[in-house]
Amino acid sequence: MNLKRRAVEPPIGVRERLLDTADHLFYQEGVRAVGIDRVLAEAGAAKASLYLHFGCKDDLIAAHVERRAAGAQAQIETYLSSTPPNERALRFFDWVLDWVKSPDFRGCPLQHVVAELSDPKHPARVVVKGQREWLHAKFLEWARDAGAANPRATAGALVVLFDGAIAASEQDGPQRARDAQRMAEQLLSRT
Amino acid sequence: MNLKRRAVEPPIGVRERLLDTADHLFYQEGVRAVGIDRVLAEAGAAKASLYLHFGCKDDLIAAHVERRAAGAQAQIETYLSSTPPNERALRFFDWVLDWVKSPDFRGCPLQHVVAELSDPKHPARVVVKGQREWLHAKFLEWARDAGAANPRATAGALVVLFDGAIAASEQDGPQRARDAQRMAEQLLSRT
DNA sequence: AATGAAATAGACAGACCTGTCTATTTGCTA
DNA sequence: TAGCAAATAGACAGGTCTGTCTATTTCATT
Repeated sequence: MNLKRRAVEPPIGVRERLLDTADHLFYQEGVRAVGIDRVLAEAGAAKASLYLHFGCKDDLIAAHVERRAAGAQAQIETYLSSTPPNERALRFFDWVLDWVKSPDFRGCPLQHVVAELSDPKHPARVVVKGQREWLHAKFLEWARDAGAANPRATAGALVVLFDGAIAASEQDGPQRARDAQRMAEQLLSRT
Repeated sequence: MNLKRRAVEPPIGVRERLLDTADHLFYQEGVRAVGIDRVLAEAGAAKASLYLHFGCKDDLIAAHVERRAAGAQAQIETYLSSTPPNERALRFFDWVLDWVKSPDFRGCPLQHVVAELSDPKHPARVVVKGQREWLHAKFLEWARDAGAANPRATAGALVVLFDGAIAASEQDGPQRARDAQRMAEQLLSRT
C-alpha cells in the first residue's frame, strides 16, 4: 500500500535516464569504447546511481542488450500483428528493411556485443543467446504457417538471410536488405 | 651451453612474430580487449620493436586486417583455381563451410573490426572496405560466369549469403553455413 | 676485433578505466 | 517541520592502456 515513488511520473527516473544513454552510446560506439564516465556525464547522473541500479558495467551492458532484444520483440510482434500468419516470414523482411534504412542504423547490437565480448558466459552474451533462440522459434513458427515443406531447414535459411541482411547492410547500405528480401521470396514461394 | 635460438630456429623476424601474435590475439579476443603488452609478452618482443615496425596500435590493427584479407584472397583463389568458372560461385560456399568448421573459427575478423571501431576512417576500416569491394567484384564475375540473368542482383544476394553464413555460424554453428549453401544452389540454379 | 644496425629490457608519463566511499543536497511524506 | 530515502558531487584507489625514452645486448658484416 505504499505508492511511494508512484507520484505521476513527469520526470524520468535516473535508472531510465542511465539506460537510455548507455543504450545509445553503446550501440553507436561500442560497449568497450564507451566508458562509465561518458554515460554518467551524458545522462547527468552520479556514479553512485549507476552502481546502485546496475551493479557493474557488465550488467549495464547486459541491460542494454536486454532492452534492445525486448524492444525488437515488441516491435516485430506489433509489426506483424495484422499480417496473416502464412505471410509473416516474408513480411518480417519489410520490418528489417525499415530498420536498416533508419538514420542511425549501425548494424545489429547483438552481433556487435558478440564481437566485442569473446566470453560466451558474459551476462550480455547470455541475453544474446536467449534472443537468438526466440528468433529461431519465431522463424520456425512462421515457416510452418507458410506451409514450408521442411520448416526446420526454412527457419535456418531465414536466420542466415536475417543475419546477412543486417551485417551486409551495415557496410553496403539498405540494398543488401532488399537482396535478402528477394531471396526470402524465392525461399518461401516453393512450398 | 650457449645455444642461441639461431642454431635450430628458423629466422622468423620480430615483425612477423609480432604480427603473428597480434593477428591471433586480436581475432580470438577482439582488438580492443587485447593490449599492446599482451602482444609483446606473447611474442617475446620489446615495445620499441612494435612501435618501430608498426608505428601505433591502430596501424597494427590495420596490418592484422590486411593480413586476414590477403590470406583469404589467396586461399579463395587457390581453392577455386581448379573449378570451372561457371561453378565457382557455388563452390565458394564449400570454402566457407571449411572455414566455419575450423576449430578456432570465431566469426569474420572484418565484421568484428567494424563492430569494434565505429570510425569509418580508421585505417583498419579502410582495409575492410577494400576487401569488401574485392569480394563484391569476385561475386559479380562468378555470377556472370554462372550465366545469371541479373548478375548484379545475384552478386548482391551472394554477399548477403556470405555475411549471413559467417555471422550465423559464429553463434549457431556450421549448420548455418550449410543453410546458406543450399540457398546459393537455389539462387544459381535458375539461370 | 670493430662497427653499427636491430632488438631487448624496462622505467616512465599521462591518460583513462572501473569501482568504492564520504559528504551533501534534494524532494517526498508522515 | 522533521525525517528519510534517493540522488548528486567528486575525491580516491588501484589497474590498465598507449606511447616515449634511455640504456644495454645481440649479431652480421667488415
